[in-house]
Amino acid sequence: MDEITFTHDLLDWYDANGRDLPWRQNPEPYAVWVSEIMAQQTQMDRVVGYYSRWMERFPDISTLARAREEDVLKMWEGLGYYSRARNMLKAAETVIQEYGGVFPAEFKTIQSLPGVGEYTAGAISSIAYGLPEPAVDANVLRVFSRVLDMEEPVRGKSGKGRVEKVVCSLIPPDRAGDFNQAIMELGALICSKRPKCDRCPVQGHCKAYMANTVHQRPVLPAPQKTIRINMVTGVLVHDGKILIQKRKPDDVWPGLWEFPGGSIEAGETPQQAVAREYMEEVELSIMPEKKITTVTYTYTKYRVTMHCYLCRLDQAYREPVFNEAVEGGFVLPEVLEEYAFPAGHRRLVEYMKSAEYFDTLS
DNA sequence: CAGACGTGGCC
DNA sequence: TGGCCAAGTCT
Repeated sequence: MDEITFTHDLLDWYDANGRDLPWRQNPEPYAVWVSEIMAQQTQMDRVVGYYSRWMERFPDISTLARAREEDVLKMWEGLGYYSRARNMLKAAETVIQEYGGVFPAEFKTIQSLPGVGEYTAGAISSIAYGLPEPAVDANVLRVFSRVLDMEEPVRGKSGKGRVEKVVCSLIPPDRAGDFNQAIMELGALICSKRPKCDRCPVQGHCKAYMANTVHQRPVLPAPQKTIRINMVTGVLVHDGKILIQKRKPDDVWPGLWEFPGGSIEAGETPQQAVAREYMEEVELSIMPEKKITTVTYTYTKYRVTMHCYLCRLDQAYREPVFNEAVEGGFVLPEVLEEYAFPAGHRRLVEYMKSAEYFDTLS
């Protein structure tokens, strides 16, 4: 591979074919940081809408630093990996308190911010500050596993180290950010899972292409198996209001809101499970009155089938005791919009709205 | 270091 | 449909 030609061919292609993403017009540190955190484990096409809404709500880092976690999570609702949002809030507070409100410009300092790892620090350093740092993400690993025709697992320490070294040797000092973005753009648009080698600007530099091994690269570890689980949730209606609770820290979906519920245990019917969960979680005796719908969703390695029931109190009214939540209460259906729910529960809310469940509560 | 952490889209 | 995958980080 001729380094100079490779970089030149790649940048020419990027200049002509790079997507017009909103933060590329003015890559200032805050905008780049926001976009890079949102892009972690997320496809760019999904990021754009969230990015625009975020920048409208939190236009600069001091506005973000002053925000409530509740509002930050609401802006993140549906994107997943919510620790990213909570870490951004922490990082914003750090920048205000420790760095006088100025986003740090040094690789090590950038990486020390919560939620910013090696990749993201490299991306911000190069894109916002023009520093010649590598930014090696899954795209970059895939591209170079093919360019170098790597037989070793590219995610392993040695494989990743090899790619980093090559990237460092290729970065043009005057266009470090563009180079890093160009490799990722190539990985996203051309050198993807189903590669489009006929349109590749660096085809002539690609060892796997020449060896006809493109489809065997990258060499990846065996994937995790998905685990199927059955769960229940209950929408408890009392006096025209609905019970919701806020999930605890150090659990899945920390800080997000939900309807009480849980796993169906062996030998249990879904209805029994709802009643048991209500007793355990909020110490209320309830009656599952009507099956609303079944929502299926996946999170990490789980595929969840969630049976959803409309419930009534089976006892005189009394205050719920939140054993499995930091707080909770009965709210009017129209304000459910204001709370951040995990995707499965959000879909249940949307279903109930569309089926006009909320029009007849009493 | 392996496992946890979300979600929607694709084939 | 079910498994794979996407601009990773943290513990």
